Amino acid sequence: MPRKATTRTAISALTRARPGSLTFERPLSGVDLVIFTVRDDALAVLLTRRPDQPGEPCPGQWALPGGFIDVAQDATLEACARRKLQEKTGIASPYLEQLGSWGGRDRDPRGWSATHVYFALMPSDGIEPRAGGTAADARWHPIGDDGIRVPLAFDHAEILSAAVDRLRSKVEYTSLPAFLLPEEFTLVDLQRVYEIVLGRPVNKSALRTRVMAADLLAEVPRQRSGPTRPAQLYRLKDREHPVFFPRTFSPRGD
Amino acid sequence: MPRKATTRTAISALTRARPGSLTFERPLSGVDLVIFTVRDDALAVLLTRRPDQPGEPCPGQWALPGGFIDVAQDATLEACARRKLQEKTGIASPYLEQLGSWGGRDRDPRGWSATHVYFALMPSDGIEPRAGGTAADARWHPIGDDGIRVPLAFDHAEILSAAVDRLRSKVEYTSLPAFLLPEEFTLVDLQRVYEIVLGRPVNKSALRTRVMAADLLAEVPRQRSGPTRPAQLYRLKDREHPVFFPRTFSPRGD
DNA sequence: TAAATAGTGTCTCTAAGACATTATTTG
DNA sequence: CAAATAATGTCTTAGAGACACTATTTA
Repeated sequence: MPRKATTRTAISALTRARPGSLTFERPLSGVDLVIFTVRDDALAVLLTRRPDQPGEPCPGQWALPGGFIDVAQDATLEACARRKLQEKTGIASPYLEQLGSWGGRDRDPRGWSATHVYFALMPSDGIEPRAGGTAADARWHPIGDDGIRVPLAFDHAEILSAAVDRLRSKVEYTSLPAFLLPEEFTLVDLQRVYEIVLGRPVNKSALRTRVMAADLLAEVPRQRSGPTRPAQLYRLKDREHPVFFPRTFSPRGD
Repeated sequence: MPRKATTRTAISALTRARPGSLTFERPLSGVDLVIFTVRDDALAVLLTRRPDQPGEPCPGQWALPGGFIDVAQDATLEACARRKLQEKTGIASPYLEQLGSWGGRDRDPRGWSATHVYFALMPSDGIEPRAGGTAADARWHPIGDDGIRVPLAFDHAEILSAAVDRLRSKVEYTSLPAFLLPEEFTLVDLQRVYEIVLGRPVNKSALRTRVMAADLLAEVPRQRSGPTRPAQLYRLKDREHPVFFPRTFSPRGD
């Protein structure tokens, strides 16, 4: 981005004596995270509660975990995102991708602010959300058909909605849901996550065929036993990069 | 994003007396644009030349058009992008979407900086790039198979590369290339843009079938005459939103 | 009527959708 | 062996790929 602004209002010109001085007002810059998992047969997102202290905006409201960029500590945006992820979940390297950025004059009462949003997918087993820092509380919130139940701080409802849209649309033609499962899982588990995220049934043989054709999984020499026929366990060959399938499910949108 | 940073180094803590004071150092924030068109049978991108003045980084190098956010003038990130677009091209409302953001300590010698990148698609007919502001020059640069010929300022080569990747991958299953054409065009024109962007031939009947099935175009009551059989002219029914096709071209990646 | 480009038709192939059938475990 | 779930197979369908064929213009 770097370059000087080409047009200036009277006000901002006042704070900027000569080119290159960089004395004009800078927006607040932060990073927020949309961390998804699957719990109790539902897609869930990690939210933290805003502190109740005076001067803090949206006190007590639920919000996406995140915070301001620390220019001394964070080398890049992604490093900042990974640091916050580690602080909130203890997980070092889940699937992480950038979602986009939101910025404007009115989204935060403290001033013009912009946030760089990342979204992460992780298994829920054994992960206890940590509040930490100023956050009073951190908790998984299930996402129903109409989104989240509680009101969210700032413009986080819009951001979460965009994240869910992105996840749902990518799930149609990628292996992303596998990152929501624990390391070892069965094909039935995988089908179930697809159905949970998409909110509709998916075809069993179509899923198995595409997954096998993509050479996505490695068998582990073990099966999951239950009160009935045991199921073969698999693990992902690559836990960092999703696979892209050649077609979407249901091209005609049923 | 808004929230206070939860962990702090000794240095940044010094500049931050109490919670809510917001006195810590803020990164530079800007918006950059990747503006694509098709000219002379090639995909092209609009670049501006960095100023040669002392104190300006990357003097004389080609860069993506953009600049710092002006908190007095720009209400949102997208408004900032549209303002810069208007300044550089005179076009008010081309197809515009957010690409992502890049930020880090070392990408700009003037300090920790982040940029929000948008990409735009527009026809090239009648559009003369305008330098304006501090930019010494603005010009369309063709993108060959190996990208751009000239070296780019900052990390703009990486950003441009990401933009081309995004464009190419979306072109496989959307009507995006239509936004690179003038208001009226023939199906042969449309096929040609697809081939230019993808860098490979596309199937004629497959393209026509999917385009017609998507109900994307409206006939205009006119044909383009040449030294041979004239071709029917069409225009987009919707010049803002692309259409998503149910499959990609070449699922098997030829 | 020849050349050239616009536009349509046919046949094949891939992978999804629907759903039936077979396989393997426990009680 | 009955019940239950896992896994596979069969048939249909949508839409892309290849490529031939027809249509319409000008010179």
